[in-house]
Amino acid sequence: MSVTIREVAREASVSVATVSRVLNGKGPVHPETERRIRKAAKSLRYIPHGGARSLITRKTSTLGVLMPELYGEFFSELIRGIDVCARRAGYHLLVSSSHSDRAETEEMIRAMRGRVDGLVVLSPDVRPNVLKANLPEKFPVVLLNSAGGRGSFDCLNVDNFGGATAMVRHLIRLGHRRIAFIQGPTGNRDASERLRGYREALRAQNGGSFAPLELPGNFREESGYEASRKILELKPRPSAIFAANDSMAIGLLCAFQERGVQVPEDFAIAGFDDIPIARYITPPLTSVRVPISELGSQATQRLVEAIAAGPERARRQAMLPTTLVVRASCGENGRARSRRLASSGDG
Amino acid sequence: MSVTIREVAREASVSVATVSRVLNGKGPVHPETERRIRKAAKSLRYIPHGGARSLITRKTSTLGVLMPELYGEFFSELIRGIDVCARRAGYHLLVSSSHSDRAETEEMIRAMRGRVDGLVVLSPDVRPNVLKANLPEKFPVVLLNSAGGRGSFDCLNVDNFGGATAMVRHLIRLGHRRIAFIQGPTGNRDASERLRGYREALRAQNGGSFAPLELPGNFREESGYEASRKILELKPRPSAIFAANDSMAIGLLCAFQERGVQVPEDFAIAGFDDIPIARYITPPLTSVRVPISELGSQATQRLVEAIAAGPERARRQAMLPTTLVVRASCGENGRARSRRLASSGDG
DNA sequence: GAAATCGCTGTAAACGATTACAGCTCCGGA
DNA sequence: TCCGGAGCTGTAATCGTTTACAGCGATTTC
Repeated sequence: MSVTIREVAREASVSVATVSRVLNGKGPVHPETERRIRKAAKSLRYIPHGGARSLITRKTSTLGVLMPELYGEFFSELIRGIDVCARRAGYHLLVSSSHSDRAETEEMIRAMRGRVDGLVVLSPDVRPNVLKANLPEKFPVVLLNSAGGRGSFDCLNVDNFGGATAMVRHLIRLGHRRIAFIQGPTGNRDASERLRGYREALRAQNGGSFAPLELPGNFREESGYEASRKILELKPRPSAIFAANDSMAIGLLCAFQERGVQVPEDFAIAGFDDIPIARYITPPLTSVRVPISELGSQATQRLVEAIAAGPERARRQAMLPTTLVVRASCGENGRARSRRLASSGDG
Repeated sequence: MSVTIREVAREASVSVATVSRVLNGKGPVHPETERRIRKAAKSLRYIPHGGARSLITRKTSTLGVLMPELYGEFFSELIRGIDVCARRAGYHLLVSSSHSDRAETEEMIRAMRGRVDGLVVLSPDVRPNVLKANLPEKFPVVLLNSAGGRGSFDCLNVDNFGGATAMVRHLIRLGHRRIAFIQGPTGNRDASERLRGYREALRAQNGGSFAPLELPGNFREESGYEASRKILELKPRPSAIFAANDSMAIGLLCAFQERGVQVPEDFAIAGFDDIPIARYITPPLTSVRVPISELGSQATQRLVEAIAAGPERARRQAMLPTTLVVRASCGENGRARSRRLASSGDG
């Protein structure tokens, strides 16, 4: 169907080796020969076959990205960070959002063999041993926010625990005593770390004097929206609600607005992630800033290094700090500080 | 480095052909032999090399996606639509956000040769002939919102013009007479079609009685934010502002809120795209709904069909309708209608 | 003047799979 | 006994590249 190096060689009356040499700029070639070859390549509209090339060079110039899904700003930001860094290093991106059942996920991972030079895996629920079982030995992988895998894989984590405790302490400082928490999906490590931070901070403050108020959620807007009903039924009511991520906080905010509940007057609301819209909604959302796109770039950076270093490289773990971002949704001095646009913009 | 089919064959004391037959379920193989081979494959943790396989089968099971960038909800939604459909059809996604200069874009397109079976291109600014020059003859491509390419490529467009005129007419119906427009980036076809719709609708109404009020923009939030200054300086002031996309409308809204300008009391604001957050901001944004994720899936669907149909397929053009979504940001009866959550959820 | 070097080019072996073809064994039917 | 076919398996070509190696004039070096 499409033109190969052989046809270019024939057209220019040389061997394929010489064509390859010219097109890759390797080895000495007579200028006149080179001219003939370039002309032939151009007139035939020759395009090298990447698959064939990578078979022999053992380089695909492609990085695999494995994610649970592609919905929402978090993933879009993350992918962007990965993309920027990958491109800078000369890599393409093979993206795969992983799937409901484990078999499908395994299939995805296996399908990457021979197509990518390394893998970035955001797998709060994909177990590292599933990875290990379905990848060639010593394959370069960087794990994002994953529970285990120490030793076998490079890991990059976000300080979810620290961020959550900081937020709860902030709310306590503002005078809140009954603080509810909307949880993330069970089994998700980010979610469980944030929950742990919430509990820990409450316990430290109260000496366990009253039970934490925990509501179920799944990181989607809808679940925040739905939580509103339960919250309004609670007796006594909490004065602050801390959602395990921004999407749920936004859903909750939306529900409150529809019912005429005032924020921050009736309830203080806080989220987690500081996704870009967080500062655009009304009231702007107090949140914990996670350097999402930086998380992506750093992981990619690490992966690129790991590929370059070869199989005997050392595995590394790192943790990215989170920062409290105070805006108007929790009242107090939030309003003043929220008066900036895109100030903490992300690289 | 990693185990090949040859090693499995040796381990099971058979030829590579038989191993291949077993693993692909083709041809008759003795049950006992099959058992031995499966055992060997498992114990060696054999994973087929996708690149090698696709070289001989001439199928990569991968679709290429070319985009101008990855920032913002529009692209995230679009990719999601593409991903859902691609996965259903058994394809992976090779994503490439295209680049500043044309040379880089060309390089990207060429690099896809031999790695993908087809291409989805969102290229309001990549010229179709650039594509033609850098792709094998008759390569399956679906163009999204692209100007030319009729005949050579399948095209899928969104009714930008119709959406923009509908919005302007809506504003006029609400009583607005001075309607400003924040433009998108020059050279972008979506942007220019929306501008054309704005002008056309104004002209139809006024018989050209006064000049349109057009402000520069680039589809980013910042440019909407910056437009606020110029708008407040206009004399006489417009009563409504129509931004060429939602991001800019949100930036503008944010700027107004900081300055204490009331929406919709002081200005009516409208956007375009109806990205998911549009309904969560305050006031909820009146917009033109573009079925973004559906745009992605339909393009992918078409691409998959085109690949199956082979090189002699017919090229097709299609246009997706847009719909006016009335919310509170333009006042009037918007408030009532905006009282729903995620009602027009996408796929 | 022979040997070594240099510049250029071609031959052929990889890379890791799939698959057409042929060969072998075994069985049943003529 | 011979033949045909079925069932199973192996040999080798193939996909489109890269690259080690060798070959071959022409030039330089001793």
